[in-house]
Amino acid sequence: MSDVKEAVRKPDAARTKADILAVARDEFVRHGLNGARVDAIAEKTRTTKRMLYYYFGSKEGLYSAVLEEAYAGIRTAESALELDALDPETALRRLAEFTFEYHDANPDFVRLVAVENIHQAQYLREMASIREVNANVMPILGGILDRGRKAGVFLRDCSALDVHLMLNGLCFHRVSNRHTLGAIFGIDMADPGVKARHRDMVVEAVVGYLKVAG
Amino acid sequence: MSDVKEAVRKPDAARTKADILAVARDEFVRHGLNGARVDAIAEKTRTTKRMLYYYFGSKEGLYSAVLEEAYAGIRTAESALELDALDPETALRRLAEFTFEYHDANPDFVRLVAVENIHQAQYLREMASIREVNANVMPILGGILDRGRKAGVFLRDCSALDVHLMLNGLCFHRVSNRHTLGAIFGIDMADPGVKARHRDMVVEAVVGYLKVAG
DNA sequence: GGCGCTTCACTAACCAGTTCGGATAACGCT
DNA sequence: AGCGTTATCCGAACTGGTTAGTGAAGCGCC
Repeated sequence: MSDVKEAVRKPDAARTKADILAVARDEFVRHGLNGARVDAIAEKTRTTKRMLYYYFGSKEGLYSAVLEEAYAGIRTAESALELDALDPETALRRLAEFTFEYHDANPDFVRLVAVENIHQAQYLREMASIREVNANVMPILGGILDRGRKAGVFLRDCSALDVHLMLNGLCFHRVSNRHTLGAIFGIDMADPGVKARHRDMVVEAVVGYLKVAG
Repeated sequence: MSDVKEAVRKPDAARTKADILAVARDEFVRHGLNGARVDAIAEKTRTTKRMLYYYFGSKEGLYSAVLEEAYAGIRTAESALELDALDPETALRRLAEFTFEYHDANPDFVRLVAVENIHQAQYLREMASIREVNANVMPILGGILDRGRKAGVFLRDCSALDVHLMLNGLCFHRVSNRHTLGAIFGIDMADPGVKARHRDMVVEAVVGYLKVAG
């Protein structure tokens, strides 16, 4: 657990852990929790299966670590946004654009969340650190909405959580469901034109929704 | 394959099949494709594992049958809507409400689609019948949009497919991700108040998006 | 010497799919 | 109509490959 000490002693430990995590993420993303094979993960690592158990205890422990890291990634990126200095509408646009781009650029994260939902979020619930994801974004969005309402820009009466859900729903779905949507409608979400169109649609839908009264 | 003949011979065959499908759907929904246990399915059925293989060939064959049935369900419900007689805005509202309610009332369907996406839609792609889902909804929505634009009600220039994606994204996400969202934000999507609020939000967002120029 | 780290061979459980056995109803033939 | 044949339907025990997880010994740095 003491990363600093281990890093001083030997960088191998931290690097081995990171290596295992990266490979494991790929495997869990590809096959889900049950479909993922511990042996397959171990093979692609520069170490052995025993090490995997040494560091993470079990397949589920490894999965939890991967999930935690994935959530930490989006939390970190969101925190770096600094939207308070912007006027409310621009801030909301930025947040919407960021959310869209993050989901589009990180299908692995989307996949892991989808996998976790298959398992009724039972591993996420055990992770205390996850509440911080909440503690970070919601007040930021809440602040933007408050400022917008006071300035008369946002006329819609709507909670920050609901706006967050709307935005995430739009951004998440086109990534999480891109395979079935591709199979049924023949649409390719990776196409730059499609992506740009959707980005615009998502931003306009969210901003437009808030700007009118309800 | 000759259902009629079998039904005449013995109604048990059709009933056994339906029984297996229902139990299998539950198991696949709960545990995903890889997590589902054929023995567990067989146990909950009034027949045995052998029959399961007799009728569906393999675990994957059974899964495909379950998936096909699930898609057939929403296709049938959509077809019964008869939106052509309504004015464009009302028709769109009805479609949005229906989509919301269907997803909310059928989390099993949502779950199966999520599972199928974990598997990159590889089973869906094999199913020829699935294209009909497309052939049904898209022209209906396209017609509504055309009529609305001609009537000057819808000022937004946007493809029927994109509107469909927007609507489905909003409806799908709150069901597919309800567990992680519940764990992180403590929100309960099943709560009637929350549901009504979201229903209204989804309808207003979609209709509102189309009514303004872009 | 002790502690963190690494290796490899091992196992106990699990699980998709099968084998074989038997029943019943429809069908073809004389 | 009667009789054998065949296709369809059902049940229980079995199997062979797979897979998560482990035991125990060795290495190298403080």
